[in-house]
Amino acid sequence: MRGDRSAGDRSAGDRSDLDVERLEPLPRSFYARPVLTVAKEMVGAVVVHRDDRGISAGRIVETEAYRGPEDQAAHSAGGRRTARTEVMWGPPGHAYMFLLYGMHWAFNVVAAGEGQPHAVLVRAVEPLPPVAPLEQRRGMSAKKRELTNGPGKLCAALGLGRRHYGADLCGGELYLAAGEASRIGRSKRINIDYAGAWVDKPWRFYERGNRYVSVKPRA
DNA sequence: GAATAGATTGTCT
DNA sequence: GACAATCTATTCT
Repeated sequence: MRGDRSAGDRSAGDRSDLDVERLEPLPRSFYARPVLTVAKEMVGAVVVHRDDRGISAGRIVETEAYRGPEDQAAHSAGGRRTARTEVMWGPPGHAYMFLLYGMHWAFNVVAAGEGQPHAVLVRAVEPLPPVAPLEQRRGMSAKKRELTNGPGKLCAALGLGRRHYGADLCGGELYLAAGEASRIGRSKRINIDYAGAWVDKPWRFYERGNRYVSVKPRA
Protein backbone atom coordinates (compact mmCIF):
# COMPACT_ATOMS: atom_id res chain seq x y z
CA MET A 1 0.00 0.00 0.00
CA ARG A 2 2.40 2.66 -1.00
CA GLY A 3 1.75 5.82 -2.93
CA ASP A 4 -1.10 7.00 -0.76
CA ARG A 5 0.05 10.04 1.05
CA SER A 6 -1.64 12.69 3.14
CA ALA A 7 -0.32 16.22 3.65
CA GLY A 8 0.95 15.23 7.07
CA ASP A 9 3.12 12.51 5.56
CA ARG A 10 4.94 14.82 3.25
CA SER A 11 8.69 14.67 3.79
CA ALA A 12 10.69 17.83 4.40
CA GLY A 13 12.33 17.43 0.98
CA ASP A 14 9.11 17.49 -1.01
CA ARG A 15 8.71 20.89 -2.69
CA SER A 16 6.17 19.79 -5.29
CA ASP A 17 3.83 22.64 -4.35
CA LEU A 18 6.42 25.32 -5.15
CA ASP A 19 5.70 27.16 -8.41
CA VAL A 20 9.06 28.21 -9.83
CA GLU A 21 7.41 30.10 -12.69
CA ARG A 22 6.28 32.77 -10.25
CA LEU A 23 9.58 33.39 -8.49
CA GLU A 24 11.02 36.92 -8.74
CA PRO A 25 14.74 37.79 -8.84
CA LEU A 26 16.31 39.02 -5.60
CA PRO A 27 17.36 42.69 -5.78
CA ARG A 28 20.98 43.79 -6.00
CA SER A 29 20.80 44.97 -2.39
CA PHE A 30 20.66 41.30 -1.34
CA TYR A 31 24.17 40.77 -2.72
CA ALA A 32 25.61 44.13 -1.60
CA ARG A 33 26.25 42.94 1.97
CA PRO A 34 29.08 41.18 3.80
CA VAL A 35 29.89 37.93 2.02
CA LEU A 36 29.31 35.75 5.10
CA THR A 37 25.81 37.19 5.47
CA VAL A 38 25.05 36.59 1.80
CA ALA A 39 26.41 33.03 1.96
CA LYS A 40 24.26 32.18 4.98
CA GLU A 41 21.09 33.73 3.56
CA MET A 42 21.56 32.03 0.20
CA VAL A 43 20.80 28.69 1.88
CA GLY A 44 17.13 28.10 1.07
CA ALA A 45 17.12 30.52 -1.89
CA VAL A 46 16.30 29.20 -5.36
CA VAL A 47 18.48 29.23 -8.50
CA VAL A 48 16.33 29.76 -11.60
CA HIS A 49 17.64 29.29 -15.13
CA ARG A 50 15.61 29.69 -18.33
CA ASP A 51 16.87 28.50 -21.69
CA ASP A 52 15.59 26.66 -24.74
CA ARG A 53 14.96 23.55 -22.65
CA GLY A 54 12.52 25.55 -20.53
CA ILE A 55 12.91 26.39 -16.88
CA SER A 56 15.35 24.66 -14.54
CA ALA A 57 15.50 25.33 -10.82
CA GLY A 58 17.12 24.14 -7.62
CA ARG A 59 16.87 25.14 -3.97
CA ILE A 60 20.29 25.98 -2.51
CA VAL A 61 21.25 23.72 0.41
CA GLU A 62 25.01 24.37 0.68
CA THR A 63 27.28 27.39 0.09
CA GLU A 64 30.82 28.57 0.83
CA ALA A 65 32.10 32.14 1.23
CA TYR A 66 35.42 33.27 -0.32
CA ARG A 67 36.78 36.60 0.87
CA GLY A 68 39.80 37.83 -1.04
CA PRO A 69 42.26 39.41 -1.15
CA GLU A 70 43.15 38.30 2.40
CA ASP A 71 41.54 34.84 2.17
CA GLN A 72 44.23 32.52 0.82
CA ALA A 73 41.60 30.05 -0.40
CA ALA A 74 40.01 32.59 -2.76
CA HIS A 75 40.97 32.93 -6.41
CA SER A 76 41.35 36.64 -5.70
CA ALA A 77 43.91 35.89 -2.94
CA GLY A 78 46.66 38.44 -2.62
CA GLY A 79 44.86 40.90 -4.87
CA ARG A 80 45.03 38.67 -7.91
CA ARG A 81 43.16 40.39 -10.73
CA THR A 82 43.16 38.61 -14.11
CA ALA A 83 40.71 37.92 -16.90
CA ARG A 84 39.37 35.02 -14.84
CA THR A 85 38.87 36.88 -11.56
CA GLU A 86 37.83 40.21 -13.07
CA VAL A 87 34.09 39.82 -12.43
CA MET A 88 34.70 39.38 -8.69
CA TRP A 89 36.17 42.90 -8.55
CA GLY A 90 33.07 44.43 -10.10
CA PRO A 91 29.61 45.17 -8.70
CA PRO A 92 27.72 42.50 -6.71
CA GLY A 93 24.93 40.34 -8.12
CA HIS A 94 26.83 38.83 -11.04
CA ALA A 95 27.84 35.23 -11.79
CA TYR A 96 31.45 34.08 -11.44
CA MET A 97 31.92 30.81 -13.34
CA PHE A 98 35.16 28.84 -13.33
CA LEU A 99 36.39 25.48 -14.59
CA LEU A 100 37.46 22.86 -12.06
CA TYR A 101 39.97 20.12 -12.79
CA GLY A 102 39.58 20.79 -16.50
CA MET A 103 36.10 19.26 -16.57
CA HIS A 104 33.46 20.74 -14.33
CA TRP A 105 32.03 24.24 -14.13
CA ALA A 106 31.23 25.86 -10.80
CA PHE A 107 28.68 28.61 -10.10
CA ASN A 108 29.47 31.50 -7.76
CA VAL A 109 27.72 34.75 -6.90
CA VAL A 110 29.67 38.00 -6.54
CA ALA A 111 28.92 39.67 -3.18
CA ALA A 112 29.87 42.75 -1.12
CA GLY A 113 30.91 45.94 -2.93
CA GLU A 114 32.78 46.96 -6.03
CA GLY A 115 36.53 46.62 -5.42
CA GLN A 116 35.95 43.85 -2.85
CA PRO A 117 36.63 40.54 -4.65
CA HIS A 118 34.24 38.41 -2.59
CA ALA A 119 32.10 35.53 -3.86
CA VAL A 120 29.85 32.70 -2.70
CA LEU A 121 30.22 29.21 -4.19
CA VAL A 122 27.00 27.21 -4.58
CA ARG A 123 28.03 23.67 -3.58
CA ALA A 124 24.71 21.82 -3.71
CA VAL A 125 21.04 22.28 -4.56
CA GLU A 126 17.82 20.31 -4.12
CA PRO A 127 16.08 19.71 -7.50
CA LEU A 128 12.74 21.51 -7.96
CA PRO A 129 10.01 20.59 -10.42
CA PRO A 130 9.98 20.43 -13.35
CA VAL A 131 12.88 17.99 -12.96
CA ALA A 132 12.82 16.60 -16.53
CA PRO A 133 15.44 19.06 -17.92
CA LEU A 134 17.82 18.24 -15.05
CA GLU A 135 17.37 14.51 -15.53
CA GLN A 136 18.01 14.81 -19.26
CA ARG A 137 21.24 16.79 -18.83
CA ARG A 138 22.60 14.40 -16.20
CA GLY A 139 21.23 11.17 -17.58
CA MET A 140 19.83 10.01 -14.26
CA SER A 141 16.70 10.11 -12.16
CA ALA A 142 15.90 13.01 -9.83
CA LYS A 143 15.40 10.42 -7.12
CA LYS A 144 19.16 10.05 -6.86
CA ARG A 145 20.90 12.52 -4.59
CA GLU A 146 23.87 12.41 -7.00
CA LEU A 147 21.83 14.52 -9.45
CA THR A 148 22.83 17.82 -7.77
CA ASN A 149 24.90 17.13 -4.62
CA GLY A 150 28.11 18.88 -5.72
CA PRO A 151 29.32 22.10 -7.43
CA GLY A 152 30.03 20.46 -10.79
CA LYS A 153 26.94 18.27 -10.69
CA LEU A 154 24.52 21.14 -10.07
CA CYS A 155 25.97 23.16 -12.95
CA ALA A 156 25.61 20.20 -15.30
CA ALA A 157 22.04 19.59 -14.10
CA LEU A 158 20.91 23.22 -14.37
CA GLY A 159 22.71 23.81 -17.69
CA LEU A 160 25.19 26.38 -16.35
CA GLY A 161 28.61 26.87 -17.92
CA ARG A 162 31.12 29.29 -19.36
CA ARG A 163 28.53 31.37 -21.23
CA HIS A 164 27.15 32.49 -17.86
CA TYR A 165 30.46 34.09 -16.81
CA GLY A 166 29.64 37.65 -15.70
CA ALA A 167 25.87 37.23 -16.14
CA ASP A 168 23.75 39.80 -14.28
CA LEU A 169 21.59 37.98 -11.71
CA CYS A 170 19.17 40.90 -11.38
CA GLY A 171 17.10 40.55 -14.52
CA GLY A 172 18.07 37.91 -17.06
CA GLU A 173 17.88 34.23 -17.84
CA LEU A 174 19.71 33.33 -14.62
CA TYR A 175 18.80 34.59 -11.15
CA LEU A 176 18.23 33.77 -7.50
CA ALA A 177 14.83 34.00 -5.81
CA ALA A 178 14.07 34.30 -2.10
CA GLY A 179 13.57 31.18 -0.02
CA GLU A 180 13.69 30.06 3.57
CA ALA A 181 15.81 27.50 5.37
CA SER A 182 15.64 26.30 8.93
CA ARG A 183 18.43 24.65 10.91
CA ILE A 184 21.45 26.11 9.16
CA GLY A 185 24.73 24.38 10.00
CA ARG A 186 28.25 25.71 9.64
CA SER A 187 31.62 24.06 9.01
CA LYS A 188 35.05 24.37 7.44
CA ARG A 189 35.26 24.68 3.67
CA ILE A 190 35.90 21.66 1.44
CA ASN A 191 39.10 20.83 -0.48
CA ILE A 192 41.14 23.96 0.15
CA ASP A 193 44.17 22.29 1.78
CA TYR A 194 46.49 24.78 0.10
CA ALA A 195 45.05 27.76 2.00
CA GLY A 196 47.20 27.74 5.14
CA ALA A 197 45.55 29.25 8.19
CA TRP A 198 42.38 29.95 6.20
CA VAL A 199 41.58 26.23 5.98
CA ASP A 200 39.94 26.35 9.42
CA LYS A 201 37.53 29.26 8.83
CA PRO A 202 33.92 28.05 9.32
CA TRP A 203 32.70 29.65 6.11
CA ARG A 204 30.61 26.79 4.76
CA PHE A 205 26.84 26.93 5.35
CA TYR A 206 24.33 24.13 4.79
CA GLU A 207 20.84 23.01 5.70
CA ARG A 208 21.05 20.38 8.43
CA GLY A 209 19.52 17.05 7.55
CA ASN A 210 19.06 17.83 3.85
CA ARG A 211 19.99 14.81 1.77
CA TYR A 212 21.44 16.86 -1.09
CA VAL A 213 24.27 18.34 1.01
CA SER A 214 27.48 17.25 -0.74
CA VAL A 215 29.51 15.75 2.09
CA LYS A 216 28.81 14.80 5.66
CA PRO A 217 29.95 17.76 7.77
CA ARG A 218 32.73 17.02 10.22
CA ALA A 219 31.95 17.93 13.80
C1' DG B 1 30.26 2.75 3.13
C1' DA B 2 35.31 4.06 2.32
C1' DA B 3 39.33 4.46 -0.39
C1' DT B 4 41.62 4.98 -4.77
C1' DA B 5 42.90 6.32 -9.47
C1' DG B 6 42.02 8.48 -13.81
C1' DA B 7 39.88 11.97 -16.61
C1' DT B 8 40.96 16.64 -19.04
C1' DT B 9 41.77 21.90 -19.96
C1' DG B 10 41.97 26.92 -18.65
C1' DT B 11 45.06 29.64 -16.15
C1' DC B 12 49.20 31.15 -14.31
C1' DT B 13 54.52 30.52 -13.48
C1' DG C 1 54.66 22.47 -17.45
C1' DA C 2 52.13 22.22 -12.93
C1' DC C 3 48.07 22.34 -10.91
C1' DA C 4 43.09 22.88 -9.68
C1' DA C 5 36.86 25.45 -4.64
C1' DT C 6 35.60 17.68 -8.74
C1' DC C 7 33.21 13.51 -10.49
C1' DT C 8 32.94 8.78 -11.66
C1' DA C 9 33.89 3.98 -11.87
C1' DT C 10 36.06 0.44 -9.57
C1' DT C 11 37.68 -2.19 -5.83
C1' DC C 12 37.77 -3.18 -1.70
C1' DT C 13 35.39 -4.16 3.38
